[in-house]
Amino acid sequence: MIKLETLRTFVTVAEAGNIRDAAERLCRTASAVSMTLKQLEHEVGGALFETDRKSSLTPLGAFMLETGRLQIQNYDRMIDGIHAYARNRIGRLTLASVPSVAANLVPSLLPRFVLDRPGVEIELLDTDSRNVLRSVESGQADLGIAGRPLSRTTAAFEPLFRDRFKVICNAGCNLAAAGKLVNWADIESQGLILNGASDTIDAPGYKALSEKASMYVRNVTSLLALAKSGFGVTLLPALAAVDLPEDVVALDLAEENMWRVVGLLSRSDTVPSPVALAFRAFILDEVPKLVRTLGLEIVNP
Amino acid sequence: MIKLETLRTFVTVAEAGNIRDAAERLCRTASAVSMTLKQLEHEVGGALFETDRKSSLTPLGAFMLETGRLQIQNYDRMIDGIHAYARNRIGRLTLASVPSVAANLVPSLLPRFVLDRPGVEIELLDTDSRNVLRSVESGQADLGIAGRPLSRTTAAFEPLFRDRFKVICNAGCNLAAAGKLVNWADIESQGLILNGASDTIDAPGYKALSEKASMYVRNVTSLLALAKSGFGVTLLPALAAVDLPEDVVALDLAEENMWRVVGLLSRSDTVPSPVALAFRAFILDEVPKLVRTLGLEIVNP
DNA sequence: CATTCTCTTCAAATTTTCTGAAGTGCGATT
DNA sequence: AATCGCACTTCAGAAAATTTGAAGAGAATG
Repeated sequence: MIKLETLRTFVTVAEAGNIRDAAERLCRTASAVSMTLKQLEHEVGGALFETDRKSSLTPLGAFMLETGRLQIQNYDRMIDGIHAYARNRIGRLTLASVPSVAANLVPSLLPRFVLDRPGVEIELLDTDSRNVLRSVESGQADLGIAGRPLSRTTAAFEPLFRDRFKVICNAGCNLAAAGKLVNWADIESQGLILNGASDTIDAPGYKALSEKASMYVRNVTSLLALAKSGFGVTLLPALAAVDLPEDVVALDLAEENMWRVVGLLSRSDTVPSPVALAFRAFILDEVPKLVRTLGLEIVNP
Repeated sequence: MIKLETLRTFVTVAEAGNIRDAAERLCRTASAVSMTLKQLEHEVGGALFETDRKSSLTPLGAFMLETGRLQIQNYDRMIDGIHAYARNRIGRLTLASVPSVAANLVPSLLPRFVLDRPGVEIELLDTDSRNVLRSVESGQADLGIAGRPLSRTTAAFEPLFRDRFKVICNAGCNLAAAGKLVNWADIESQGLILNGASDTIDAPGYKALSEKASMYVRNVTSLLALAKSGFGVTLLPALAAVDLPEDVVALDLAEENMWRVVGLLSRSDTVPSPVALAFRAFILDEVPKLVRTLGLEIVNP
């Protein structure tokens, strides 16, 4: 069997035009190169050079140089590719994230990650926590950023930060005018609109309230429009309430410990791709820093 | 440096799904395969299989399988190509031949040579001896079939057979009517037309005659038409005179030893391509046989 | 014609790869 | 929960392969 390294030796000699220079390039002695060549000629069953001065090729040698050079280029490219992939310099990453994080944190993180990884492609899916979890479990997404799953799951959850829930309501409503902390009774009086983010709340007072709610709105824009119209109030994490439209305000809750814990979701039963692994490390490192710099009511768990 | 054989081992294991079967296919022990894999993982810097049961791949492993398999296929195809070339199963051969041989001998030889060499392409150039020699010397043709060169040349000449010269003339001319052997004076009386084949004649009587000739016709068809018209007579080897048009006859010469020695021309300063080498051997073997079976005045030299 | 250069050859040394035996550990069996 | 079987790993020694350095042969150069 003709080895690739043998071929590489031959190509180097053919290109150098003599054994001495080729040997130097290959970091071998001339005798090693000579023997390799001899064996190669024996294996193919024909001379590769016209004379034992390796300056001119036989037709067989020319044919071998042509095809062999191509093959070696090809091979080296492939090995580079494998290394690049292994060192997460190339590859594809699908990240599922809840909209608040996708809109407010991810944009300032991604560019830095992609900057020195020109070969990495990233797809960003933004949906609510439930779908983020589903995407990660099914393997559709490599990683997810979402609230802590309520049910048992095969996915691993690594907390990143916690985000206090706010009451979102029309600027002209009673609660806003009163200027005090909002309690469950206040909310009940206004009517509660459920949303994707409030799914993860398991405070008993809220649970009771949510049973009576008749409205579930997934899209944040629609949700805010509804609140603005005075149809009711809703609970959103502070991070999801940074860009409120005019006449919509975020009020503080009387209830303590109304947090959404946001974290990284990943499959625990599968070895992640190198890019996913690198991105996970990146996120775990950068998000707390970023969260600290933002002036929001965001506190590390 | 990752070796191709290492990659081959990995691909075999990935395809077999376990080391034991892969080891068998590779004619190695399981331990050898295990060690190779371990080293490969060390070299790429990541796990290739999910667990140490080699049934499921990591993303890196899957990537490597995909690209590696392709690479190996490619490599094996190339090696096959080199062997095929070396064993003259593929390649290109340009053969230059004088028209008489190209028309009367080559057609019955080529098919047999090409039959079990589906990858071989052959180009046939037919011109006069002088041009055949020039083609071979310049490397335009790999081999030539022509009369023995008169001048010193870098090409090697290997005689194949000899072919007696005949006098070609109008069926109604004096010489044909006389029914006797033709001598130089007879030819002089009719007028001599020179041609590509008669170039190689160096008999003194003919030399003197050719000095006086005013006509040189390269194309055989034109030559015969000219002879038919009664313009003059010409000398052609018997093999070139097998399909004479009506009213043109071939007469015997009085002069003995009027032979054209036809042989194989090849460059002596260059290593021939494997196909050329094979074709040379084929020709040297087959032409004498073929010549013997033909009832013409063709005698081995 | 001597000199210089390159390539080849050879045996010894080194490196790499392989083997067989003895574990290790996971998953199935009971 | 303990045991068993199977697949893989580890290890040291053996075998194979490659490499080296020295010596020598054959061409080119001046």
